[in-house]
Amino acid sequence: MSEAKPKLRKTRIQQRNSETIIEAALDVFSKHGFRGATLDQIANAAGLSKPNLLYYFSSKEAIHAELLEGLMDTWLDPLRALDANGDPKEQLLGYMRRKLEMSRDLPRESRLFANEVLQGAPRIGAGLGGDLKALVDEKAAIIADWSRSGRIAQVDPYHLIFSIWALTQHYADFDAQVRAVLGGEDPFPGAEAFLDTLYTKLLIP
Amino acid sequence: MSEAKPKLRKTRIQQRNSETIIEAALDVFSKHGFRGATLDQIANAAGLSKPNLLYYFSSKEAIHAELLEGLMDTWLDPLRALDANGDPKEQLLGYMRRKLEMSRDLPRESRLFANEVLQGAPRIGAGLGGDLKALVDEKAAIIADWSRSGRIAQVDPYHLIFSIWALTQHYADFDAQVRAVLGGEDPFPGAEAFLDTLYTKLLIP
DNA sequence: TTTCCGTTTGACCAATCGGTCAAAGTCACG
DNA sequence: CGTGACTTTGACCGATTGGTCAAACGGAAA
Repeated sequence: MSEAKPKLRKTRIQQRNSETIIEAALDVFSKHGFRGATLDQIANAAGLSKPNLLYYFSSKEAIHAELLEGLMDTWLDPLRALDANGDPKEQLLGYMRRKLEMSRDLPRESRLFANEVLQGAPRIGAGLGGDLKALVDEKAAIIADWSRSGRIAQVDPYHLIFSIWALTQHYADFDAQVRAVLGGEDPFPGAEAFLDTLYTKLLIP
Repeated sequence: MSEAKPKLRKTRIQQRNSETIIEAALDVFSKHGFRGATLDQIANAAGLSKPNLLYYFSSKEAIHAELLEGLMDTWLDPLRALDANGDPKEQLLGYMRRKLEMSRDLPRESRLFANEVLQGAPRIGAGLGGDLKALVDEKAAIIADWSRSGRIAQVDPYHLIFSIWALTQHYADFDAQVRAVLGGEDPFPGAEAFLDTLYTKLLIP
């Protein structure tokens, strides 16, 4: 559970092709889910033959696993950046804004995680109960302190964090619905303004 | 696009088995997505043989289509109930609470829609741009009136509706993550309290 | 030029998938 | 009962899937 795999990519070709495959796999997995994606689709998107794919990754699951693992850090970075010593409202609004930017700039990554969690997180269940929970517990404690000292309003820190996840990722995961309702208009400017007022009002002590 | 199919279920056996199949399909589709679900799984869950399934529904897609169609109404009912003549804050908080109850009581239905929209709504795209958009437009106009007349704060009505969807459905769709973080504790009591204060504060003029 | 290691591929395989079909079973009703 | 319509199923099919393998290819160093 802790042993760091070497995973050394010896040659330059290996480095390049592995990256190409991961990039292609992100495209295909996020669009069709794990079960809906096929090795042929990924190979095709990567410009490689199927046996060549399997020269670099031992199986479909292996590609998916490395993809998720590599993304987990990127995904949690905004929360990690929440600073106990910063201004509470500024920190929380900043976190929300960074998450919203990620939904705009990395929608494939958001949908990949959404797919995985929707199905009950069968392939990253451990990661949720472990690293993620630990990080959320840590940051929730900070928020609880801010609440207790009266620097922000009384709020349940866990549900506050859930709300930021839900409200920001919604614009990536449910993009099809949002755009259908808005008639194709870019949702993000409006979303940022709305979320800004929402959290500003919520956090006023 | 308008013609109402009769879809008459003649005998009692047909009535019963069709319902059993739809119920089983809801279970399987919501758990694995369309592509991830197999006819054998659905047949097995329904206690029928695979050819027997296909005696009642012409194809896997047909089951999925009827399931979605039959659920669409249930899904939109809470929004339909939003009453222009009611008290604005009460109406909106009531809508939020009904949606949260649906996430608690009908999580499979929520995940079924989430799966579909996540993949770009390939099978109900028309329904989103049509009926859904029309309904949202209508209710958004009501909310905009409430804002304009100063009965609630100035808010973008579309993003307000999106936020209710996102915040409530999150507890069904991302259940695995929520429970992993909370350590198995029931999220719904805390969620309702949090959302109550959130929207109360947001809507104060 | 040879040699060797890393790379690429066409051909192939077993398993699984959605779906068909003819035959057998079952039910309601005259 | 008998009979005709409704229901159920085992056997099967073609297509797709994840994955294998031996053979061929490629480039850099000796």
